[in-house]
Order: sequence, then C-alpha cells, then structure tokens
Amino acid sequence: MSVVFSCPQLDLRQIADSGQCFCWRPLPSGGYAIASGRFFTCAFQNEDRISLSCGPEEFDSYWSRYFDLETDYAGMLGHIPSSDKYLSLAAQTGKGIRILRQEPWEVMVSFLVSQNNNIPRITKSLENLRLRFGSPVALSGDIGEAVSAGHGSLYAFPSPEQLREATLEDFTAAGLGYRAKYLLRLVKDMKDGGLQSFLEKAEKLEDHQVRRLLLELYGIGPKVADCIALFGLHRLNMFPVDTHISAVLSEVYPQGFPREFYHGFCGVMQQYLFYYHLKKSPRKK
DNA sequence: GTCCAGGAAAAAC
DNA sequence: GTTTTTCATGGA
Repeated sequence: MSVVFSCPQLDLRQIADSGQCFCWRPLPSGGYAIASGRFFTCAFQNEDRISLSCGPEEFDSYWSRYFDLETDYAGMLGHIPSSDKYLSLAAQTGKGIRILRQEPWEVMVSFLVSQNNNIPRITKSLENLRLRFGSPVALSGDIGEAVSAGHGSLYAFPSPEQLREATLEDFTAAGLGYRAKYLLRLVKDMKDGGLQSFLEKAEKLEDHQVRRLLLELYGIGPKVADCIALFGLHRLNMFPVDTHISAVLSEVYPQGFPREFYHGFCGVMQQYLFYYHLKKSPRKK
C-alpha cells in the first residue's frame, strides 16, 4: 500500500542530509526508512513525485503534516533578493529542504545529544537508545522486507517513561559520553506527564518565552534550545547559531544576518545556509 | 598523537 | 558580567 503525491519544494536527500533529523535510514533501493513517533514508513522520490509506503488514512492523519505540506516554501524562496548572492545560491542548492514536524521529545533528545558532537555519532547514539529502550514498531509485510534489507530501525524512539529505569551507565554505553547526565536529568523532568505539561505550556508562549523555558532545562543552552524550538516545536523564526552558521556569519554577514527582513521564517533561511555550508565542508562520508 | 564535531556547565577572570 | 576551561568519544 502506498501514497503518491507531488511537491516541487521537497527533496528527500536534501532533508536527510540537512541535519534536522537523525532518524532517516537510506535504503539500498534509493529511498529512506523513516521512523517518527509510533509510525514508520519508507519514502521514495522520482523528480517531484514522492511515494510513501503507507495507507491514505495514515498519510492524511500523520505524514502529510510530518512533511509540512501545507506550508508555502516557494513563497519563502521568492522572498530572497537576488542581491544576496550567497543566500540565493544556498537556497538554490537546498530548495528541497522543508522543516519537518517531528515529535518534540525525539527532537529534544536528539539535539541534547548533538552538542559538541558529529552527525554520524549522534545518529548512532540515538539508534542505540531505540534498540535498547524503544518498542518495536508494527510493520506491514512489504515495508518489513525493505527495512530489514537496509538495516533500518525497527524500534520507535523510547518515551520518557520507557527511559525512566535507565541508568547513567546505560546512557554512557549508548555512546552519549558526558551528555549522559543531561539525558538522565531530562528524563527525570519529563516523565509522568512532565513532557505533556511542558508542551502545553510552551504552546501558549511567544518564541522568546519558549526559548527561555527550554534554557531552564539542564544541558540545554542557546543553540540547542533554538534547534528544539525550530525542529521540534515548528517555530520557524528561530535561528540556531552553530559552528557552521557562525562561520557563515563571520564570512558573509559580518554585520549579522538580516533577521528582520525574513521575519517569520528565519529558520528556513538558516537551513539553507547550514546545508550549503555543510556540503562545502571537507568532512564527507 | 592531535584535532574536531550542529555546545553547555562550571570555573576563573 | 564576560571569558576560559572542562567535559567523553570516535573518526580523520
């Protein structure tokens, strides 16, 4: 069973390489196995046409929203003036990137682990958490074959409650390094409905207040807070500054990035800049 | 061996 | 209040 849809501003490979999600596994056949929440699908692309291995009901209720299909990315791209050569080139390079509506908890943990770390190891650590503490996801037959062939994840990301019995040693063994103590505290704070009340509280707040709320959590600083707000809470105006963006700012925008001009969707521009700089950086697989 | 990776907490100034 | 040091770990 599959759903096919068309979307010009959606490139699976670009999204997979954009560093906003760590739960996509490339399949030998060219697509990706994607795990999010209690759902699991395989995605394939042929030019503008995307194919998802799920039923129409699951597409309407989950994946359509996940891929942020109702947001107008073409309009944002069109807002970039040709006078900004660098951003124009970056946006042209990554015009298929969208900000996914991922599960907030998965994003919180992912970017907590991401600090002073590299993408392959982040991916590995999160995968370890799934294998050790997550529940197996239900797969229909054809998906199961595709996934097992690609050694994809067959486990959902563990909830705070599923992680409650985990010890510091467990998280260290998963490869978190010194970040293990951060996750231990985060689980303690978010279990037993803590996550739900946190999200309900955040929903009512302005961007800068959400940021402040996130900063109160142990192990979450400015950059990680912005990433969680952008990728986990879909606050599209957040502009996380990491090592890559910092390099771009000093090289291209010594006066600072014109955030006011892109008010409301600075985070999308940040993704274009990040992806472009990441692609140019020497560290390749 | 050294350096770096989507940084943040703790210590030192 | 601002700057510097420390923190695990694996890969180049």
